[in-house]
Amino acid sequence: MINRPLHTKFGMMARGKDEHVEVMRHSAAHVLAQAVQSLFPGAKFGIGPPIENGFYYDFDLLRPLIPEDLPVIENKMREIINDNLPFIKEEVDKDTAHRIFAAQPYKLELISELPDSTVTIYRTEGGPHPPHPLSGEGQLERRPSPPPTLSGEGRQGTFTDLCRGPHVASTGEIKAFKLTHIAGAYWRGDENRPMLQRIYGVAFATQAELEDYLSLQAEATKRDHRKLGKELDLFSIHEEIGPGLICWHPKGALIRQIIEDFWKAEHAKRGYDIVYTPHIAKLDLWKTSGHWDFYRDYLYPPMEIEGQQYMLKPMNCLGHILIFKSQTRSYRQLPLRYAELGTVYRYERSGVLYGLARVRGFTQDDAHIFCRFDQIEEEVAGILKLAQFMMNNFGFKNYDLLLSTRPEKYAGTLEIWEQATQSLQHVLEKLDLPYEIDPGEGVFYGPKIDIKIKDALGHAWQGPTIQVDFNLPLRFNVCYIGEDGKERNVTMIHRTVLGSMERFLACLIEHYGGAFPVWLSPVQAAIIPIADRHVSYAHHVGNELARENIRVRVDDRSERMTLKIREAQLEKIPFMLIIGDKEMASDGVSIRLRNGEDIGWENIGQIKERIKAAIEAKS
RNA sequence: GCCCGAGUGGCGCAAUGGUAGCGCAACCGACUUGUAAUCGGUAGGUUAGAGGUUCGAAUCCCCUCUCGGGCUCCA
Repeated sequence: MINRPLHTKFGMMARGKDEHVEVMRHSAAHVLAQAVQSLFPGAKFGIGPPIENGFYYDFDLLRPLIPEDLPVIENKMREIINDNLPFIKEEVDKDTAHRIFAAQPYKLELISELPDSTVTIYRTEGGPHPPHPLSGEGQLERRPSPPPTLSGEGRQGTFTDLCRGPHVASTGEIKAFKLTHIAGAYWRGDENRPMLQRIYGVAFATQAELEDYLSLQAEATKRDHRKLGKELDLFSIHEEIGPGLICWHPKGALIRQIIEDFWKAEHAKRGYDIVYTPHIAKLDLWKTSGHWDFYRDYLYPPMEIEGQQYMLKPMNCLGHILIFKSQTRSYRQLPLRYAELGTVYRYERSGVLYGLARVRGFTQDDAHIFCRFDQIEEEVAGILKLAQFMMNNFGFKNYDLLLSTRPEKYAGTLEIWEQATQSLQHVLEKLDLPYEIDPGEGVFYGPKIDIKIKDALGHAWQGPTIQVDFNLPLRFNVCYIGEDGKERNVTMIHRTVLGSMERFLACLIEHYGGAFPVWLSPVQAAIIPIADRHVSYAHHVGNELARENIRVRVDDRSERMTLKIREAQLEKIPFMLIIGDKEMASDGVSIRLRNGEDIGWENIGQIKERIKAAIEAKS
């Protein structure tokens, strides 16, 4: 019952420690709201906090925002910034606040919920113009695009916002910012409440930092696995098949297969047994497990076969449990570790699907460990080491560990939760792994450790997860015979060390920007004869390399060498071996790397060794 | 699921109510080439699907599907 890995698309960058920047971002949100007030009279205001790299503000407007609005709002913000309006803090009692924000239902709601008898408000006051507090009523007509506003001195009105602060001294301190996008967002994050329009912006202390950030975003766009998946011909998703369902093309399938082979071999070395279990099972099984009651919304509806209800499996654990239960087990056999690259299907709401990273059918690199309670620590330690081994081999240097503790709704006794949580904590400390505690985020059946992988651009992806389970062994009466001859419930550990093949590939594609290390590259060497007379020697070299299990492609088309190089380059093939008269005469090749580097001539033995060494190094 | 936006040959794009075009790819032919695109030709689209408005719809309206940006969710 592995926790569906969480997807965080633009995850944590190094958390900005600079508090001043945080304050400035918050003030930028305030200025954004002031700009919107002046351009959209009658706007209702939600909240506008600073966030990673920037800020946002939520508005309730009479018409939907369009992308063309952003530059206009941005210009207005620049005016306000140029006017260098001071931020004035005031403390008022709640009655006064209610009066000030009489036309602002969202603000009123916030005020009512504040515990203190007084609240703080911030004003930016500008120029000789009459104030427009938020209480002003106004009309907002629908128009294709707001009229451009020209900057002028002292034109701003007063903007007052409910806010704890702090703010910068005056709007002029807001330096480098840019509005980035518009989105819908539920008021207070509650899907039953109105949807507001959110404007996002980024802001930094200097223009240079802003530009760095924007170029990093541009780089991220280039590395987007959905884009690279198409460009590199790795996978596709078809309207005709259905959303969230993946077709792996030969090259993507090859990468996946290499990873799976590696995975299987490493598991075998560590005492795991590989198993296979069916993709459908009788509905009663899922009723016994509790899935039918707890997660019905995520399951595909049952199908009827010969009067029996069957269901597509949303996880692999039940098959593994039945394999375990197929014999009476002794404590001497424990731990038993069943591993399966198990494909599961879960209904995900349409709006949440995302490339390979959030799909409806996916293959977990799953395993279930059946052990005694006192074996948890050792097993978890083994899993953590395996997970680290995997991360290292795939080039991930940074990851965060999260220990999730008991949620409000839980199965099992407090005592057993306490012990299990302590075991996990103890292992993390013994292995000297830094971790954070995620209070109450455990699964109902037990505590867990999640690993969030950071790719080359710092985006965090939910990867491996380790979950202790006290629930299923009870529901299915999964037991072993102890030393004393008595039956005891096993402890189950659900775990993945990659997450799912789909999401892991998404993460890998973005991590490497599509330039996979040699061991994973679908084509490791492109052999490029210059003219047709070099083709037969090129095939000879190709055969030599293929004999060493190097994945090679001889580009024997009657095309120009530069075209072949260009195409190999776009395919991100690590080695390009150029063959002309010189190479043919000297029984060698000239080597070009995908970074453009020209290695020059090598003989066939040397190039074999070079490529084999790169494969071996997994680099 | 919700808000907003988008869907045009395999891919990337153009055409804002009046004959659906361009580049790449594909196919055919010529060129035989030294480190990121040789030249010429041919073929390919009932404009996501269904309905409506109109003399006339890629274009305007309605519904459905899919995708994108977010929100919510993610055992």
